[in-house]
Amino acid sequence: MGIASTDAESVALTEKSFSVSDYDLAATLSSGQAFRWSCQQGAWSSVVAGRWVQLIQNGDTISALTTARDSNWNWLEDYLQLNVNLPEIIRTFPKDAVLTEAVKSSNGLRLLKQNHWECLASFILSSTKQIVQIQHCVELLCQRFGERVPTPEGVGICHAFPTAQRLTQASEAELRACKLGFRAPYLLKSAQQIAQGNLRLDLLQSGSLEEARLQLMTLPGVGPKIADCVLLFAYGFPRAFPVDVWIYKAIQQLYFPNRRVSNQRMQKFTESYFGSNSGYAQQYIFHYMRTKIRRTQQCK
DNA sequence: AACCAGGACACAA
DNA sequence: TTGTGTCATGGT
Repeated sequence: MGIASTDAESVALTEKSFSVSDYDLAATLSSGQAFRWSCQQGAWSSVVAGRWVQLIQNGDTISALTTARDSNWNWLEDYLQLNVNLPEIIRTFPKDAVLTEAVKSSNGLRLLKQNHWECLASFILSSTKQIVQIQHCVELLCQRFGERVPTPEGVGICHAFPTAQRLTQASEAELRACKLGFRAPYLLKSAQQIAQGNLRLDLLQSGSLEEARLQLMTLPGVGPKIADCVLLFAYGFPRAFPVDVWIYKAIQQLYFPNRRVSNQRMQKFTESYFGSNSGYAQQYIFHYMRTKIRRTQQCK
């Protein structure tokens, strides 16, 4: 209840421009892989690696502004995967009409490399929710349990994503108050597993995709789909292939028209057909289906 | 106003 | 191994 606001101290800002190619920042940040980006007048802002950051794309330039003072931008380059050669990846896609159209409609769509825990927790609370709702829930979690992070003057209060440790101190009721519903106990128990060190998220990176997948699925509330999301969006396993209702319908109608496809057959198809970067292909199809129906609410 | 959403789980057949 | 009901919440 402090009345005296001690924010008088001005926040140091640093900025840097990155030259990019084949990068569609808007498509990437709004494609349902990360849930904390908001856009105002072409400027995207969020909290990455515990720092407030704002991004603006102008053609082949992405300019970044952050509250951190240091000159090391590895955290952002890694997050945005600026070193990834996208055309090389797209070259590995099967050259069918569907993917050709999907790539054409959102060329420059990328995969991010997010924080393991934030991505895992976000997708645990994502099941049978629309993306706007997931964004809302994540924001509530951050506001109530996340550490405050410095922001420039004129920017509202911002919080980091809460650690697993911090969430273990929350009650199920408090999590339900963040609109998590039946997912609340899943998130709470998973946070406990992580906080207690029963599952070390940092160790999954070096193992195989299959091994990491099995490990993640030992967590309550984490099935094959959510595990694959985390493996693709946080660990960067390029073959992880999350199948949600959109992807299932899309593949059914695009690749198996007028034919009922069993789960098993679907899995074999997605594992073999799309190649060594199937996860990227998946994201293109997902984004294509979503933007085809709902005209992208482009922020401009 | 119904229908459905970046699902997982326990349980049935 | 595949099918069904259940769990909350609120957008469209």
